Amino acid sequence: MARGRPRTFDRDTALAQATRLFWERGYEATSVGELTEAMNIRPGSLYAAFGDKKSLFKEVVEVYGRSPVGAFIGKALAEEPTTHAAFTRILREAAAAYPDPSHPAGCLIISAATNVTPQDAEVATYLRDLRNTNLGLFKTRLKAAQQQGELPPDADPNALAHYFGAVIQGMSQQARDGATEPALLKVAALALKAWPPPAA
Amino acid sequence: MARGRPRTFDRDTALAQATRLFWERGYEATSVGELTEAMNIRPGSLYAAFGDKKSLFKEVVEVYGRSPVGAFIGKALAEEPTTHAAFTRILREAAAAYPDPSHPAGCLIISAATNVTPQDAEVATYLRDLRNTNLGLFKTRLKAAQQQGELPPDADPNALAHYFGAVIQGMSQQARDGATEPALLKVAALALKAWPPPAA
DNA sequence: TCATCTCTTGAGCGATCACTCAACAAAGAC
DNA sequence: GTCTTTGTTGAGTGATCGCTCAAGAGATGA
Repeated sequence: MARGRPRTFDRDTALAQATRLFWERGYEATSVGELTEAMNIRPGSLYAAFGDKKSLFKEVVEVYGRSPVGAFIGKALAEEPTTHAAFTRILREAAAAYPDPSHPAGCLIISAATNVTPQDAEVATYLRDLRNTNLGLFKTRLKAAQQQGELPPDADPNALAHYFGAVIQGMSQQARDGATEPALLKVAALALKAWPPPAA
Repeated sequence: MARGRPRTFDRDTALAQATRLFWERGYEATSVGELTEAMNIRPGSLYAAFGDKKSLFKEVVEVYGRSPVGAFIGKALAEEPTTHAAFTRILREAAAAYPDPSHPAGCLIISAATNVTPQDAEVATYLRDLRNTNLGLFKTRLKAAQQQGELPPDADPNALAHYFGAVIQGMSQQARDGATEPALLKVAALALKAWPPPAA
């Protein structure tokens, strides 16, 4: 049974507001004062419900990772039968999701902790590890594709993983710089031309 | 003739120290206190010599733009006879310059003002405009290449400009995430496979 | 010598930062 | 009703932020 005074705000709604702010401005450029205002709660409630600013941010990242724009890469890798289809879908969905005006532009994990003071280096490392984990997923999938014959023997799975990772990160930044979905779709189409042709 | 008490520190050396800090951490994550310590001057001297923090940063960006890692793109576009050679050189030099351990990783213009509070939005806009100006240079050069027959009629100069811009920005971020020159050279080689083949 | 000009220095300005806490409020347990 | 538990509130903590300024120092010009 729920003891004590019940919470007067919706935790998920408040988290969504925090996500929006962190996504737009990044970790350090978002102050606790702005957070409490956007979440419509007082500092004490924020710290009681979420711990400190770092804990709130990490929870935001977890929620973001389960949202459509945060989960489309893992979803495509899991659902597409061929690796080529997976990367085609990933690039096209990135082109649609990153400039979507219904939320801040680009990817939170890519852009929310680029500029941090030494005392918040942990937050930057946290997101960097997530990005490098993603590169690892790419590499694993591409290696498997090579073993199964979808990629020719002279292809370089590690290089392809870095390449697609770079293109995706570049698309995120271009979306934040104002690039539109049609422009990013053309980037995606060009990027796919680097896919290794089947062995002759 | 120089009137008044002469400056006791070397302005260019101090600027170089400021550049290093801004490059490493970004605009807002670098405090004036850290700047004065790194430049080995007191706040009054900084403000007398450089104006305020924003003016110092803009001067840092100008100096950076004349340094090797800040100028290699314009240099390649100006010096290479063919557009293909220019972009080949740009990507290879980016792969060498961005992870170079003799300075902070990546490109200052790409990564120094990703996360800013609204009161420093002007700084973010300043760098964004520089990035979009660069995209414009790419587009102009690629359009000229098409008119001169180096690119086939069905090529899309605007799309190619966005594509190479995205790859370069992605390479900068990957360098900041720890990617090495060999890895980035492979990214560069893959990226060039998107270059339009001559009309059959 | 002395006035003038510029730079340096160190103290310190108001504002904002992340965060805390005592007092109070609203629920269930008994 | 009373106790216990948890959440809310608003004032306020010390630290740091970008920045300023009066006082002193080092140079030139007259």
